[in-house]
Amino acid sequence: MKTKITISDIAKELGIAPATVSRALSNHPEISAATKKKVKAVAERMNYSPNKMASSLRSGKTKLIGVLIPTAEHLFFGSVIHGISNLASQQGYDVLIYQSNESEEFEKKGIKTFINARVDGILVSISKNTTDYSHFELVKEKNIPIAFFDRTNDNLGISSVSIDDYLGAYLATESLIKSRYNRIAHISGPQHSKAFAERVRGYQAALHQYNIPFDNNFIYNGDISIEAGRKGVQHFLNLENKPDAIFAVEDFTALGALKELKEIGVKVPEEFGIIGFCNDLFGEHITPSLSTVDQKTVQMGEEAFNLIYELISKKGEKTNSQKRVLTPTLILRESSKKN
Amino acid sequence: MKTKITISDIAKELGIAPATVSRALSNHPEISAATKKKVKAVAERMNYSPNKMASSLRSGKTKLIGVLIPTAEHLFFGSVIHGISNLASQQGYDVLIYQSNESEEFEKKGIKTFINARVDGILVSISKNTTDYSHFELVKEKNIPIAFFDRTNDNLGISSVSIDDYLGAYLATESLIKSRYNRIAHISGPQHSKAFAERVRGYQAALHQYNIPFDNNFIYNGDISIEAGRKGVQHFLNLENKPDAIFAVEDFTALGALKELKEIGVKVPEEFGIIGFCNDLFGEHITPSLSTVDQKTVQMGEEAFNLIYELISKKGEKTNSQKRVLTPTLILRESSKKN
DNA sequence: CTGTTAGCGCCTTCAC
DNA sequence: GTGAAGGCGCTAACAG
Repeated sequence: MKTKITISDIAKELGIAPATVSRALSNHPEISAATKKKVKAVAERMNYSPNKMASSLRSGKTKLIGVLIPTAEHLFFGSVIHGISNLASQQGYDVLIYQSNESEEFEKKGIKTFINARVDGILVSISKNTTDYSHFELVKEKNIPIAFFDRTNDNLGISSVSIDDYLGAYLATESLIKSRYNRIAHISGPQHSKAFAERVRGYQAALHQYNIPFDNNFIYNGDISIEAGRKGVQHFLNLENKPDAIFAVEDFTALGALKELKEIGVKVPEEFGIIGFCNDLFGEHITPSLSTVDQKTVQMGEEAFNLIYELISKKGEKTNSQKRVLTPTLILRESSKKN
Repeated sequence: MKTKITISDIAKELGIAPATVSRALSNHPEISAATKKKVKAVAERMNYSPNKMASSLRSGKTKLIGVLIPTAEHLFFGSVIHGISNLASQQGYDVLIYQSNESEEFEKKGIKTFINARVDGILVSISKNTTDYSHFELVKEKNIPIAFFDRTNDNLGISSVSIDDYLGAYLATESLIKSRYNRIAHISGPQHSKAFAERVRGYQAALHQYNIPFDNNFIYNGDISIEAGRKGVQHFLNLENKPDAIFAVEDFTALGALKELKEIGVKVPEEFGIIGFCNDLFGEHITPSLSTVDQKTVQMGEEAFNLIYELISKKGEKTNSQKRVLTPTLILRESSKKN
């Protein structure tokens, strides 16, 4: 079997011009149905496969989307990629994956890789350790469509898709209030991250809305980790005026809090309520099962693809950057059910 | 800023030939150090980025690896991709991702996509629902290096990387025996899958090794699901001669068994031992924490990349297909600790 | 409706 | 050590 069949081979076989074959295969309207049929039949028979490199080089479009994530080793990003990749396939786009491993250096390499590959668009979730953003500026200068998802930055004039952290936090806190907890504390994440700062704001807004006075001791500056959850609980239980519920910045933090409370002998949810954020897989299966806020990962991926797809279509037109914000969903389970 | 700088632009700038620029940039030995330095400086200054499409078209090598997975929405595959992608980056390969979503049709589309993209090599984890393998035969005919990982098929003469399911099952079962459970049952997965059949074999081998008679009622034909775990427990507890431990084919199955036992009031691990397979993330955090077998996902990805890398290097040479088998690791937690 | 021509950007002979 | 020329496979512009 000859392995490299080109349109010229097909053209020779049929005694027509390569250009005609090209047009027939891409369903050009000015080619007769009869010719198209013949060409396609021969292409099929000869097991022809179009050379995407050649086509891209000539047409200037690669039908490639570069997706830059911190790591594929978190289900969160896998789910987002699931959403991106499925829509991409539908629209005839291929997906190039690059991991930054939370390093600015690798992130820059990823961007360079995408530029060299001449991707039609780039989707990025920014690395935790990125402080210099020149590589994103470069992409903009080169006029390559780019958008952020989840880990965004609003100062670069780059469009983004993210979840409404403020609302999620508000809903989580409100749900604790509605479950008749009335001294609600928060274990927060690093405040230089916009998402985590927003969660603090949402938490405070809910308290305010329900006329619950805000106590500064009720915010413990933690992180996304089991350890931070444990430390938060220890901090809170040392207060004179102890809380009776915690909204944790993330599910693992909530898990740590839960474990600590269990060990100390405080009953969840009867004596103490817990709610997390993320809807990580384990939450459903621990005891008590964890109430949380779902982040719509697959939908985020789909929205991210739609966004970059539009940006690619509108390339050249001057458009303002836009922020697409997804609405999180409350998932109430046992850990916050007081009755 | 001019967005499309080519080697000709650099050549003009320096008053030399494009060919010289090309050679200088790729460190051709016959180019003088002085010229190389000049060329690289100008390339840098002009923000030149090599066009991978053009280079691939000309050289016939794309430095692309196609990775076909059932879904990115399982941490298992994310981890494997993590391993593949990190090594790939190191070796200058880009990674193209395609999801089959467990559909044979999409799997075939993915293969076609990779062929059209002229990837240098293909890595596949076969979809559950694939029964026709002609697309893999096609890849072989086209002489494109291909290898399977995790979900393999031994009848196509295609190399593979997988975990030793037999050994994993043996170790899991043996660990229950050593924990002084003596009536050990197994909830199995669909037996048309080689991996799950191997786990049954490993289970039986361990029983045999320790002179424990094998009871046919002690195998419940289940699946990878919480539901199957629950059903398995119901089946076993209805037997006259009840088991006192279960080796489950997968962690979710083990989880189902655990939940059912808890609800019925059977104490784990005191009265009943449980061990799973997979080392999914949740196992560590449930109560009791789940003993299991780790599948070395990241390592599997790395090994898969190494394999395809070698196949690419040896392309043309006649080589026999090879099976690389990883050694699983036992993770003992609370669910199988009788004391 | 189809053929001819001319590159896309790069690399690789073959010259000198 | 460097330059000139040709072509990888495809498509778009221009003819007819």
